[in-house]
Amino acid sequence: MKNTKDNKASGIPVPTIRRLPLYHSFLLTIKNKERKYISAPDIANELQIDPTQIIKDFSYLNVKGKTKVGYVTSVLIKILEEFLGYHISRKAFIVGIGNLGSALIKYHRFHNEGMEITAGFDINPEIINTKTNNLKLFHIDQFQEKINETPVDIGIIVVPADQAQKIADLMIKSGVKAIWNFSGTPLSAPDNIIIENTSIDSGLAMIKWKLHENKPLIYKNRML
Amino acid sequence: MKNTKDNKASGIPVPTIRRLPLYHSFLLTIKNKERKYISAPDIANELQIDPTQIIKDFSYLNVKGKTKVGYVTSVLIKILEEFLGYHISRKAFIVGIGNLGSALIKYHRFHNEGMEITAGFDINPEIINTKTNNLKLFHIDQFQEKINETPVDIGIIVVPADQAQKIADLMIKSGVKAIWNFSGTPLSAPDNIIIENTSIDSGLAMIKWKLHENKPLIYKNRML
DNA sequence: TTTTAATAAAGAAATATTTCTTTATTAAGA
DNA sequence: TCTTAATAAAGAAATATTTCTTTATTAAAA
Repeated sequence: MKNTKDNKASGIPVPTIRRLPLYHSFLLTIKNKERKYISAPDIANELQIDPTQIIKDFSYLNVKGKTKVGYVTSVLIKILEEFLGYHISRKAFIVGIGNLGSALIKYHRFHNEGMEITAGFDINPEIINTKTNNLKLFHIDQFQEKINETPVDIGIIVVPADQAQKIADLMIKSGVKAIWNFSGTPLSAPDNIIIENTSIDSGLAMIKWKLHENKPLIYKNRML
Repeated sequence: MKNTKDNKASGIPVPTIRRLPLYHSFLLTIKNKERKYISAPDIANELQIDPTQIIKDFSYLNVKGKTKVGYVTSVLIKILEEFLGYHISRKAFIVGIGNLGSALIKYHRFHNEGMEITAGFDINPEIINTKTNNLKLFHIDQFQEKINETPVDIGIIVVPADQAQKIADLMIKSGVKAIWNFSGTPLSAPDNIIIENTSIDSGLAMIKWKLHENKPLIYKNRML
């Protein structure tokens, strides 16, 4: 009477999760074209991913397609948005208002994806108490005070590498649950703190390696 | 008499390549502290990666450590730089000089990592023929002309999603070998064109998923 | 109505990647 | 010199992920 599925390591693969926003983004363009259905082979063709992988990815979300037709675009979009939590808004503070920080502040997709940046911090006196894209900027010394006023779950670090750990410590002390680290240097944090590292350098490493080695990669798919 | 190693699928794992810049960055800080040796457990401790994975990663590069001591920091750095091609400079053109584009232009690590952005392109008349960080900016219509003057291997796309494919087509036609796509939308390209997609959205997807699910991830390690 | 072809589903197989285990090495201390 | 403990190396095992194969379904065409 045992349920074999419960025995499985059970969990959606991380690479699948990383592919989901790509599917979502693509499906929006399909929806705009007023296409009611979209098939895995069609998605595969555009995204250069194996079609059975797409079917498998969707199956993790318990979405069922219809034989010979494909998936209902609007249902697929809705389920992706629910899974990715786009309907649940999380607040975030961003530290480091340089070019990349400003780019993130202006990145319009975050709003639709359920993250709202509610304050920015820096040490540059020229920008403190000004606004970028309607976002108030404060001195980093006010971080604790501001988070007490309006708690946030996410701290975004966009400072130079040599200052990243210090900011991370401040964020952890202030009670953020997740840190999104763009500094390019690793951070130490307790196990209960979620850390997501986004580093541009690994992208360049891949490009240069592919340019140098003219061998095919182990994995055939392009994304991720 | 057969060499079993040659039979193997043979290839360095992609996740390993993506970890290498992280090791490199960390090792530079070790070098600055004038530590001649660094052990895998020490690196593991800082980077929150399994120590045997680090040893395995280095073994792909044929670096040998010394029992009870570790690796020679300077040798490790040198081998990483050679493998990653930091000593071979590749030229790149960047298209889309918004905030993110400007941030990339100013990203100082690219120089050390062997990529030099030699021209920028946009359609905004206000910035055309000006300079950002000493980089000349041209109208996108001059792309072909400029690449004929000074060929580049890499095209960096930082334009909005709905214009990305058009720019990719132009780049391919102009002879770039690799496209670094920051547009967040997938690109179609012939198989011989290297495509590297860097999308911020998958990072947010991971964070929101981890915030929502309070289960541990399948993989224990933090980076990547 | 029947046949055909396109598709998804399910699960098996193949492959890639990580993690564990054992062994060998060696620096440091007894 | 001998012993101990820390470490890397090598390869086995475990796990994760992708890809393949088979089967079932169904829309469209005959």
